[in-house]
Amino acid sequence: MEKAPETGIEESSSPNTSQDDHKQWIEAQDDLKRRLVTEDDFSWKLSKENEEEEEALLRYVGGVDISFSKEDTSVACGTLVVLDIQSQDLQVVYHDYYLVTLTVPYVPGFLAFREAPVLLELLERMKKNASPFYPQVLMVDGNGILHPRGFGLACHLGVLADLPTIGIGKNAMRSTKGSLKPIFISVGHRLSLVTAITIVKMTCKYRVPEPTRQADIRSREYLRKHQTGMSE
DNA sequence: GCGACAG
DNA sequence: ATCTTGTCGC
Repeated sequence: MEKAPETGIEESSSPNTSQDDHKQWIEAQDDLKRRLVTEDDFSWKLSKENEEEEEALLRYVGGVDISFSKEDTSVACGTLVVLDIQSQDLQVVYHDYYLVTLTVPYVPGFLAFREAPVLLELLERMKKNASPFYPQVLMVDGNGILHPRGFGLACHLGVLADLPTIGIGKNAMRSTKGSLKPIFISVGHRLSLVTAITIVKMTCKYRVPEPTRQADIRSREYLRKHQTGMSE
């Protein structure tokens, strides 16, 4: 260990924990990034080219989000929803919740280390139960390659779950120059930007695409109903 | 020194 | 992410 700069505090036995964490996190991101695929890599189609191959159409699009308790900000509710985009009203055919107490803090640029474990658990749980609605592509509330090191939450989750993912950002640096509140779509894993944008457009009834919008709405509703106070 | 900084 | 009411409009 080297000297601790002018922090005004002497630590000899247990050095800069957060600094070291950041270093390990950066290594982990760079490591996972080697497995990142940013071009189309899936078997389904976005539209039927002929009348025969209808089974190959994209049908199940998932969305994930996490909401936090207003009273205890470490208590979070992760939510996974799946919509059937072949139904005429984007029906929600699956949803699941995971209430947890997070210990990892939110650090800009490292959102995945805080949220990915929760979202991965929801995906693994669904796969374990052999649900027929397991998503063919997943929209994530957070950025993909639109990230300081080109590896945001959507990429992180996509690589670990080996699933095509799309990053849906609602805020980005320099949001003062754009016109009307835009959303920021970026490649997560196993698909191209063109494909990502096409899928997002197919699921947009409002500003935010339905998969992540429904996940957001339902996770907040879950926290509201299951009051996360000490009175419950 | 000051401002920025996904959720 | 969350703290926060009403309000104008389709």
